[in-house]
Amino acid sequence: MHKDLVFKALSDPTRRLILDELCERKEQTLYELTARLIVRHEVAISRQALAKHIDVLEKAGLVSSEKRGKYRMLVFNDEPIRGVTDRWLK
Amino acid sequence: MHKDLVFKALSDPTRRLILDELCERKEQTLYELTARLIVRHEVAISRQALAKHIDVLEKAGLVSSEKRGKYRMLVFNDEPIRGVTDRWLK
DNA sequence: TTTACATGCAACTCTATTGTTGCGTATTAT
DNA sequence: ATAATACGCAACAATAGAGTTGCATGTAAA
Repeated sequence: MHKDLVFKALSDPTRRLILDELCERKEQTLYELTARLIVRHEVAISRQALAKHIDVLEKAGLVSSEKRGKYRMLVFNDEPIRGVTDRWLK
Repeated sequence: MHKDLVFKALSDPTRRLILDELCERKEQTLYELTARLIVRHEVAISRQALAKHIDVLEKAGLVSSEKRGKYRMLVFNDEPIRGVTDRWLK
């Protein structure tokens, strides 16, 4: 909702990679995502660090998560970034 | 050119205000801009701090500056933000 | 030539951000 | 029940970011 949080969320390259990955495969667990980022995108990062990034993305409304058993399912939502740059384009 | 720099540039609320202002009045001096931000947008900030923000925006390609006498003219350029979010939108 | 003005540069402080490690907890499999 | 799995939480370290102050420089007006 708050554009402030959206721009903040997009400012980190790792978070943008997370969005790329979640955009491609709509639904993933945190563990799955961590593995994919490491293997496919060569991101050397811990699960805890990723969890923090997810929190940032979630607060910005770009990712929503749902607990299913021991898994945390992550879902991408593009709504907050639709038209964020419109104010500077005519 | 580098999207990294563009996202970084957009992550700060003061810099977004600068873009708003420069988008409205295409060409301004640094001094003019500082005055406008303080008066119209109630931004309490020093000229030096603003100059740093301009540097960031310039490196991202969002602002170009030209020295005219003792003035530094600032010009807004929307090209770098055109379609930056397209990768996540279908 | 002074003087004022607009800007540039560098050092410093303060805070936020990113990442790590270590441990705890709930769920699932054996 | 026990062990493995997926995740949450908290403390800490390292770095980057934003802002300030002080001084230097080049240009324009007096």
